[in-house]
Amino acid sequence: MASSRRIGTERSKTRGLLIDATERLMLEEGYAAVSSRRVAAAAGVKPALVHYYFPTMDDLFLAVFQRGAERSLERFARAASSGRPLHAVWKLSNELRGTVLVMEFTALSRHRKAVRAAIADYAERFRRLQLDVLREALGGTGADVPGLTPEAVVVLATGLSIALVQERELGVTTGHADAQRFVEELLDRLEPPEAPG
Amino acid sequence: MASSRRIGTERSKTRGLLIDATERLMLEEGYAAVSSRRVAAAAGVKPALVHYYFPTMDDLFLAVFQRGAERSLERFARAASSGRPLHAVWKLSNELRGTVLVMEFTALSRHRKAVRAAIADYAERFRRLQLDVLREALGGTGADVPGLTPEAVVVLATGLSIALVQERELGVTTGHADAQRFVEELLDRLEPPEAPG
DNA sequence: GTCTATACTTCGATAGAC
DNA sequence: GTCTATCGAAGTATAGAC
Repeated sequence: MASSRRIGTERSKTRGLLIDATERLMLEEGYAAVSSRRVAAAAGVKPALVHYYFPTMDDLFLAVFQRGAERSLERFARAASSGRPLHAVWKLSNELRGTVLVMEFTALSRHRKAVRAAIADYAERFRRLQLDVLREALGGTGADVPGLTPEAVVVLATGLSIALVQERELGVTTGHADAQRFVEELLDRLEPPEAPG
Repeated sequence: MASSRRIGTERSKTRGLLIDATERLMLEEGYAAVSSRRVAAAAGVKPALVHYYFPTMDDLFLAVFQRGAERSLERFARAASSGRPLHAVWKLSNELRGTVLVMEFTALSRHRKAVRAAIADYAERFRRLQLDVLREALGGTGADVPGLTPEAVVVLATGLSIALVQERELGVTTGHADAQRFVEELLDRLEPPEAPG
């Protein structure tokens, strides 16, 4: 999908600024607020320069997604190799920025098919990594709740983090405290505070 | 904010067609595909007519949301008063259309603040209704899983239905079967097949 | 690499004929 | 109630000077 020509060194400063500006716009006003004009203004350059680095808007969106996905995978890897991987990973998935960005790209993928393949691929890879971490942490013992397989847990946890962030953004928080407490108690049982390193 | 003037009888046929067309566009291509021109074309009328019924695009989006919210509340009420309310409500929340529409409006609310208040209000009301049904169905006995309060359950269920629908749309379904089975087994314990009417 | 200038499209919205 | 016609703003994208 993305145009074939790629301009500007991968490590161009301006290129990074444009990606920053686009990401910021998406976070603050949603993907529909992203236009070459607005991105340029936010980055302090002229609109034509946006098209110099990113021939089409799809290229720009994909670059933002790509960078975000890489960073997200790095942070996930760090969390997964920490002392209490489940706690660390859950904490990660409750961060505002990442979750909101994924929401935006998911919504955007309905409007721009070029984005669709990228996010689907990323979601599948991420899901696999989550499963690996969970299975490793459970070590064959499994959860203490009947039917709560690792597969069920990751989907439930993914959905919960989406709901918590999404509703918090709207100002709706009824039930959030209980849901959060439930997860944390479950995590504490699966991964006790004094767990061996 | 919605413009003050309101034209076209509440029960105008054309008005309904425009709302239909807008909803269809949102479902199939996302909210960004909605413009007065595209809506008009989809409804078989001229663009100016869209602005006759809905002076601003905010008015149009709000009308679509309002109608959807009303229908959703009606269907929820029917499900809640059925023989097995929990099963019926869960089935409802897994329907594609409604969930996708809520997703679209949630994303849209980041870009159009006029939509924000409407969806926040609806979400809060809906959450309360869900809690009422769940508390009634549990009848003080509570779930058999420690920490799984009604409040926790509704948030978990809301998030799960979002994740299931969203990922299914992307073609990502790893873990879905387990998650679905977990919920259904839980529902069957809370609300056995031969439950009294 | 960054700009000016510009072509062309689509958008929201309104005026006014019918 | 529906249309034609139109305005001005904003969108994507490109050509070409510097």
